Amino acid sequence: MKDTIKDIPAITIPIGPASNFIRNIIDEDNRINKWGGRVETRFPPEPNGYLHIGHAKSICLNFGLAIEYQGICHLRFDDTNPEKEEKEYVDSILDSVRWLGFDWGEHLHYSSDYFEKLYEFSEYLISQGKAYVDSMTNEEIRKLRGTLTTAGTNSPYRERSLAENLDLFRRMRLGEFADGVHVLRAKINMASPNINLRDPVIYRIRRIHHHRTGDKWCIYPMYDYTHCISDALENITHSICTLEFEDHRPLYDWILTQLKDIIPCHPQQIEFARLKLTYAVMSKRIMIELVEGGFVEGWDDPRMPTLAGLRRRGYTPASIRLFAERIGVSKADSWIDMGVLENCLREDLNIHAQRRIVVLKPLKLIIDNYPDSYEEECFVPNHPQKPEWGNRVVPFTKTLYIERDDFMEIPSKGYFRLAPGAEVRLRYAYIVKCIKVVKNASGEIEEIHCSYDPDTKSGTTGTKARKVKGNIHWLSSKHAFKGEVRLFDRLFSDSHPDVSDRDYQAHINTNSKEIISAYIEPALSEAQPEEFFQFERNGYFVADRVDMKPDRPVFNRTVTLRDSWGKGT
RNA sequence: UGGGGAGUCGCCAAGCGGUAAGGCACUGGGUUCUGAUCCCAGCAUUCGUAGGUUCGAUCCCUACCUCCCCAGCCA
Repeated sequence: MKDTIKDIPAITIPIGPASNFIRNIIDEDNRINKWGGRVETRFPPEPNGYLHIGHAKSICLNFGLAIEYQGICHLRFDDTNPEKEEKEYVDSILDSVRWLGFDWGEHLHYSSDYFEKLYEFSEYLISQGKAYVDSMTNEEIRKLRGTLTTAGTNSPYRERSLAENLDLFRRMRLGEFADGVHVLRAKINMASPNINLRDPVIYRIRRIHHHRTGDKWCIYPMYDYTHCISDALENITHSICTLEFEDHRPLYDWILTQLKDIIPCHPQQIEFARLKLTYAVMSKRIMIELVEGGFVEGWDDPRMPTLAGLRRRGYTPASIRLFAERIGVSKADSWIDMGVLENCLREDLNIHAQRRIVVLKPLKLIIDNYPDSYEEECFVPNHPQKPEWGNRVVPFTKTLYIERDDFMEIPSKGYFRLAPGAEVRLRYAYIVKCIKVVKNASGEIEEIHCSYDPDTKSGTTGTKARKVKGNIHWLSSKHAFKGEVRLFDRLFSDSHPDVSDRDYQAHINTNSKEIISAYIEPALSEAQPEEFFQFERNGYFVADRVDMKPDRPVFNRTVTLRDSWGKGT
């Protein structure tokens, strides 16, 4: 029942997926035969960091649409800024996309694959009088750009001759100029109310080693120039990106319009609202600070919203895909409650996780009227709704461990677990009654004593004769193994740790990780890394994919069970 | 004060002139040897506000309000 990377179930598109504005656009395009029925999307990460749950929304959208419309989705690394990009990141991104369950087939691309063409197209633009070499400094360019409310001013270099522009640009490529001395700019309109159209820089000189092209280039194209051309070269039909690129769309279209005689394809850019999740941060800057500041133990810390972190936490690819489908796609800025993600997880895990018994915070329970050295077998189903998954045997003896939370000396109203004089069923075994509480010198409860009713064993005819409401889990003290369990909780205690001027560090949940030594069923020590279980009445847990070892079992709490009484978090 | 977007139930989100889908959450009931799961039922006379057009408006028009994004040789 494991859901490892080698055992990824086929991606299924829910029957009658909710309509959204992007599906509507595609349906309309298909209706008017705009692309001949073709749907080709792409997921274009910059390899400068780890993927997070926000990227997952985009991945599921782009790959999901391709699957739904029997199209193709490319994975393209937007690697035009060697200053920040590294191969380590491309590897982790490849791994995460694959883990999520998507297959780019032959369609793995890099913007850097197009550097030569991109260069040729710029010479073409120059020859058409649509681009020029500017020799102002960074600061001068910024000053002449104007402001949000005032127009920009033309650069004194804007009217250079074609020949001079071409010569300068070729020499830029040859490395004749120092970094920053010249840039290539598109010649559009310095007075445009859209700042992106005020002669945007499309090439800069940067002597930096590129993770794929090495030192072949000392000039690198900018995003706006590169992205639309890469899309067009790959015959993308629908170029889906986030809202902040909305006012870059006129530039996207301008560039492809200038190039229409040499690149016939002109994809449609469509923008959607990026994911914002409560109790989480999606900012790369903050994630770096969390890692480097030691607030978490790395990019794959189970509390991180990175896909690597979610994976280690125990999130399944299917749960993340379900989440992406459930939250929908629109252009409205919105916050998704963390609870939605957690419930998608529970939904998937409830169906797929085998049940096991683990006592997290033990309290000794002794059955006074049970024979001293007697042992008997209890048959425990691996899944309550799936008898076909079979049962396993759990030994029962006189001395057990139960959950400390399952006993209250002075029960609060509505509490129906164990208390002095109260009766409760030891799940899959007998009904017991608490007859004595033993405390140590400092008044802490050390053990409790019960009597059991021999006629009530689960599975026997006598079991039906009596009903008790309380039902608690247990483990034989003689047979239980010890295991490390890491109880994770949300990283932030505030629902919006990262809004505008807030100090996210003030909202870090200092109790987001608790490491305990728990009693586990013996078989659990043989769990495989990434194998997940429901620990009955406690939650879903996964064997840590890094630290789990047969002689040192380590489990991460993925998420608690829903609890309408208030035991969980 | 320029430009680009968005405002439909607690949270998402359909709807595209014909009288408010769905999901999640929540509430009530049932099942249950997990206070889990599952099942069943309930849950916007109302669509940011104010006008207007129309037999009829969440959908069209006008004005206003609120929120988000944009002045990297980042993506």
